[in-house]
Amino acid sequence: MEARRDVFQAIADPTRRAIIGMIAKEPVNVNTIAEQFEVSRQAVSLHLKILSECGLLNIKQSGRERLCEAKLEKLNEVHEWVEQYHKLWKGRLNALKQFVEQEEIQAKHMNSDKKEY
Amino acid sequence: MEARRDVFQAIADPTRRAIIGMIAKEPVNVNTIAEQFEVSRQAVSLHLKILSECGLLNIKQSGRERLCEAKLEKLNEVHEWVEQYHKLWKGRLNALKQFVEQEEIQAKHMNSDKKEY
DNA sequence: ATATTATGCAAGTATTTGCTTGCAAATATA
DNA sequence: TATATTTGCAAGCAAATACTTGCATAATAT
Repeated sequence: MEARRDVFQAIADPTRRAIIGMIAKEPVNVNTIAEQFEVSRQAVSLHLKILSECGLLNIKQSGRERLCEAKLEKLNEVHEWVEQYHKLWKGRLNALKQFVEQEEIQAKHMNSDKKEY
Repeated sequence: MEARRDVFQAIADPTRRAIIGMIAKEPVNVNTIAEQFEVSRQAVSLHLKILSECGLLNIKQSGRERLCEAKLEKLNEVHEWVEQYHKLWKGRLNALKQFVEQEEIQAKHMNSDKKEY
């Protein structure tokens, strides 16, 4: 059970995204995280391991507990990848918007200037 | 070969991300896409099917060819998910930056006012 | 010291992935 | 019409995933 291990792969799983959501604000220990999910503690533990292996999670030992802390900066890779396309599609939407507005203006002129039919 | 089919899952695969990159600017037909990759046409075809099933891709039949067009807006789901954490980590970085600057100012005062060392 | 708590590690399994090869169907071209 | 081109569909397979249960270990609490 080990192979490609990157951020994109890591966040593909809904449980792992939920885990990130849980620990984004402040570190939480393993059992507390596990209790929130239907699946077994072992399953959650594996998810934590995966998150940790790809750098999205930092585990700090504190006595017999382990605090899991999110390293959100690691999401930057995803952020940048999506952002390039976000710019593209936003740009297209804006172009479309302007086109529609232009049409509206022209339509008004058609009405007021020429008073057709 | 069918189960969870969402955008996060779709972009988890590097080949599929590359395909999106290829067709982001303009539609491309299946074979042209397949030629760009080491894997077989069938493998690429399957990736296209997955991208299409989760709405990231639109296929337009044109004679015997099929043009694959990216529907980048579908990435919005990912964009929004990442963006919430992006704000969080950027906020923290800024807070840290301000803290450091504050320290620098105080250090200067220490130097000029008290001449300690 | 003993029981309890918080976790990890290992073995085993069902499902999903990612690929490949071979064959069929539809459209275009000579 | 015969042939080439562009794809899809299906069967088969190895590797990866996501889980589970059971057992081991280390730190606390009693």
